[in-house]
Amino acid sequence: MAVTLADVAARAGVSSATVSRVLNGNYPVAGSTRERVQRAVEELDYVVNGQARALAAATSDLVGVLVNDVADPFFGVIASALQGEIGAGGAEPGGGKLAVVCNTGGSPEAELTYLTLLERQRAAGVVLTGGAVENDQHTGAVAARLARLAASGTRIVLCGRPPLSLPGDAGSVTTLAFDNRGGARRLTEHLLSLGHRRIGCVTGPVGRSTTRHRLEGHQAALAAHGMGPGTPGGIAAERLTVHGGYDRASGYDATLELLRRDPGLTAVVAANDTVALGVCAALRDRGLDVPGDVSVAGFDDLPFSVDASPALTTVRIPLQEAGARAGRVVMGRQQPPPGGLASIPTELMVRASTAPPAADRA
Amino acid sequence: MAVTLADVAARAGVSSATVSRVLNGNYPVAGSTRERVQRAVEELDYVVNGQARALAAATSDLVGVLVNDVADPFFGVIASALQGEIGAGGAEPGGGKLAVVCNTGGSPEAELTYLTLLERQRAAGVVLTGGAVENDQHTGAVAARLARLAASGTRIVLCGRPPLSLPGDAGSVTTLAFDNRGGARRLTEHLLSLGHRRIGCVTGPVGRSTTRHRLEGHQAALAAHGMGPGTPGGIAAERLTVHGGYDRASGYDATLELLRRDPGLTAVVAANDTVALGVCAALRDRGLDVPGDVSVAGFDDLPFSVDASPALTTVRIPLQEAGARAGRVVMGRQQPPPGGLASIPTELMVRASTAPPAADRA
DNA sequence: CTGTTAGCGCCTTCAA
DNA sequence: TTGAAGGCGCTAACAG
Repeated sequence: MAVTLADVAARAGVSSATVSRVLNGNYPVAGSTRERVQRAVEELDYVVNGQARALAAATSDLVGVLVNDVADPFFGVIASALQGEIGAGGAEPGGGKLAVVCNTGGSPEAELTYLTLLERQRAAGVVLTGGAVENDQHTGAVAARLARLAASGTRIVLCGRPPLSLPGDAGSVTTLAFDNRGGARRLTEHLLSLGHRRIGCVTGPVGRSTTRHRLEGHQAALAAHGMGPGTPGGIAAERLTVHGGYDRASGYDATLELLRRDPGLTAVVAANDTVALGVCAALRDRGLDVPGDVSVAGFDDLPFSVDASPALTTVRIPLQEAGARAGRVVMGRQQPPPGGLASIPTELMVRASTAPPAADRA
Repeated sequence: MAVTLADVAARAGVSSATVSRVLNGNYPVAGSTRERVQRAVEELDYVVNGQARALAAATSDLVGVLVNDVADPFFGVIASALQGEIGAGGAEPGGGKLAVVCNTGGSPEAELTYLTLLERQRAAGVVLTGGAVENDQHTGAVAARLARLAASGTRIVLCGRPPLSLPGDAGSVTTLAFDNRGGARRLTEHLLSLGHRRIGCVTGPVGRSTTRHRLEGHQAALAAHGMGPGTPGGIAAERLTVHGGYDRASGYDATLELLRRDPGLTAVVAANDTVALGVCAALRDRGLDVPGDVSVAGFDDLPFSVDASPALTTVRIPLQEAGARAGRVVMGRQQPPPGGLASIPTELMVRASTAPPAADRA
């Protein structure tokens, strides 16, 4: 079997308590004793049993990170930055915490299942990333679970999620919300100011907070230009909105559908950059030039977007910074924002994929 | 404090042993008793303490995944697929295992540190992904740690790593190696067969197995065309090789350097697709057309590569399949390949970024 | 400064 | 089929 504290203690001729104290360095120990213990540790290649330690000390070395899918750069970047902050890199005493990455695929059930699993592990913290499913029952279930976690000392951070009010006013939850609405609005305003009026919108999955916020921003910009709901232009705008997933194929398919509804549209805003690539591909396959015939804009400013050609106009979300901050907060190494809520600003990045509309094609 | 087994037992009017048996379902329990216990569990919202269970049963719910960086799609895709296999999605009894994702950043020290941390947690399995640092001392240190882990029952899988012989013939290690050499060779052969002779090579960091294998494949193709080391063409080829990181900036900078060394080169093979995007950007900034003036090829076939424009010629590695397989093997749900070693084939994907060379420019 | 003594919460023989 | 009891490996008072 594995070497235990007792083995080390025996070899060093001290009690196991002393070994524990040397290992944790949280209690005075004589220099000579310390050395003897350290030698014994090395000779025996001793490695503490984290589970036993966790049980005895009621601590945990784990931080859970819920993401839709780590393969999606949006979440990959957040997870990476977060892991960098909590991990062994930082000079954390004891080597930092381990990141448990959980792919929920956007499924409410998976989300709850993973929260239970993390509760089992008595995780030191949990970070929920990305938009939330907007369903009262599910929201309530998540809130209840988070409240229990928070009550038991687990730090909770919502990163890119709307704030959540926990029942029973349990321990605090920190929310780092992205300004999706503002970003989407500025993006559509950019297109409007270029002269576009027939703007297709390939938005995200229905029933999700991110989708709603970005769509609201888009519609707010339209409304400000007299193209709000109820107006003739507004009706057109609604006809030019298609929901889809966050993958390339969605963008491709949605674009074909949009072109069917209005062959003369001059711009498309996509749910995110990945979708925007699909939009561009579909337009190209239809013989349309970007941005000559149709302007295209994405969202998120994922790493590859600047290298697309044409380089993608998009809305930058500082994912890396947000992930790092979430990591620091969940480690208790940085003060939560006042009120537990911070709005992360987004920034319009105008690049080559948007331009003034050409003369009408249809 | 949290609800414990004893609380549930008291409420159900049974012993804690019985509750344990109901929970684990690995021992006969009378139907009525079982029901009473389950009711108590629900009423009390009981959640087992994973650490206590792990300590008592000498098991673990964790699987470690070492990656360079999850934000890099190469690793993100592997990690995602792996997590999907081991996670709560599968109908694993007990809800599957949790994936602990560790960003090593390619640092040998970080690698060892994380292996120690995972040993502390008595991880059920460890998957090491991506190339290895080729340094005898470090290789030995890793092998020693893995041997100890394997000896204590931890399943080890190397995914995209060269095989490793463990000292003391400890428990088996499964290796899923990518055929980087063959892929690189076929890629360069493709360029040669198009007529290219002045081929720049932006390869990966020095001292890493992946870099070496891809470079060997490249050089083997050249040698087969009489451009091996020692020949005049061979000398040119060596001058046209630049090492860099796996990021876009490396590709950009390396390309400027290559153009300085040979303004007339007609093709560039990049260390991977991300680097290839940087190469394309540099060429464009120099006023060169891809593939009109210079052909460019990547490696890995990352998700965005097909959407680059021009679409990237590259070598496909089935990362998702490999990650999923690694997950199944590390869970003991799939037989390891015979001999513990499988070579994952790679596939040349010819797309639009490569074409025959134009007439000489310089 | 160091040893002794209790548990942490659960699983698992051994008896009944 | 169930209960009682011991121990997994470590930490944290409490003495000394």
